Amino acid sequence: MPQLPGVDPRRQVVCHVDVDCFYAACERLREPKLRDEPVVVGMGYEPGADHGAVATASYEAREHGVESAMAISEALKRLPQRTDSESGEAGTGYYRPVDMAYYESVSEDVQAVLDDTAETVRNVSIDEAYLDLGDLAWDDAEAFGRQLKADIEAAAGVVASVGIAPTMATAKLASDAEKPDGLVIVDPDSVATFLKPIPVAELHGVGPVTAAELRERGYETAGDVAAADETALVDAFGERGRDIYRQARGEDDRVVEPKGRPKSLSSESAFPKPTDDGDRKRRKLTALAADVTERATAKDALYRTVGIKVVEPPFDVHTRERSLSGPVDDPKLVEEIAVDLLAEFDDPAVRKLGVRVSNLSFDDREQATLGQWADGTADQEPVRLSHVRRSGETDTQLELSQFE
DNA sequence: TCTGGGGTCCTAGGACCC
DNA sequence: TCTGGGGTCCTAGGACCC
Repeated sequence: MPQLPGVDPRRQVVCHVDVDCFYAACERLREPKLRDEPVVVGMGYEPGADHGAVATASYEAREHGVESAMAISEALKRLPQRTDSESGEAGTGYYRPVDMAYYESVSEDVQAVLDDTAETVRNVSIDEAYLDLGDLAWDDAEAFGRQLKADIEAAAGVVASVGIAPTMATAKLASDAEKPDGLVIVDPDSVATFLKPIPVAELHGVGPVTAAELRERGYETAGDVAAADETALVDAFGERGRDIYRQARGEDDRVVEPKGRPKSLSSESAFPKPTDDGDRKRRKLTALAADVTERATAKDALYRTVGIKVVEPPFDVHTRERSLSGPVDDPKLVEEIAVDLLAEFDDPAVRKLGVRVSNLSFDDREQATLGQWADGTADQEPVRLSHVRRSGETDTQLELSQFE
């Protein structure tokens, strides 16, 4: 059946949910005195210190010029820390370190509502998800959105912004449009009108570099991009240029589906101050390797590639990686390779180090049972992965003991 | 005023194979 | 000895997202 290019025959109804200032909202949940006050949640931040960066700033904190990703030291200049003795003092705010375990628990409450609401949910991050609303009538979309927001607030105690639109990309822009506490419905007939005035920098996949280049070429808004020549954008920006063009026109044939397996796992950490001490570098790298392999093991992940990341001041990022001939779960080997790759960076001062495993494969029962159960051999011969190497073994076989 | 940590995808060159 | 063209894998870097 012939199709017009860019026209999606599946008329989707997509909902994008985004919890407002999620980390700050969580902190307020367990510490009600933070309500309506400026709150800054810092990563790598410790109370009393000034290192780290802003993970989330509440809207009250943003009014003082505190922004996401800003150095805590800078944030403290714009918004001094409030001590309890001076509670309520104007121009000061509360600083809290990131507490992922707690945020995960709040996220699970939100998640439960989403799972009850839609059959297909794609979690993008701890505070963001897409829902496939099937064939919901556009006339019912607003009531649906209101109910969903109310359910989330009742179950989790946080406020979410919601956007409902015919595509994932437009739904995301819709949830952004009236943050915080937003609810924006963009039905198929109003997509073009909705997108037209949106500044290019707000498009998904357009960061500072691309935004500046787009503006240099005279594209200020999604409307400008939508009216552009597609090939010109592809020539200038590669395949991303095509994505931006399509997004600006409301064309997006992605379908909401649950998130798949991770493709890589990494762990990184910064030094309080850059160091050229080789022993310190190796010690940190060893700890990072242990952390990342522990997480891989917990997820039943095997990896075939081991890499490191080295950040030299001011902010020069270097990566090195090495691939093995087959997938392994071997913490000692990861440590050896990581330390070996680091040798090249023995001399220079280093701000930050990271370890990454990639080329992942998974030996969980889901994958293995497919064939097993299909031919009725599930509880007979255990699966043998002769190419797998576990720590403590050399290169021999492994019996998957997870099988019942 | 120099900035955290965990990810994804794309690009480009080189090696290697047919 | 020099020569095409296509494909895949590996590695390093860059841009971006939350």
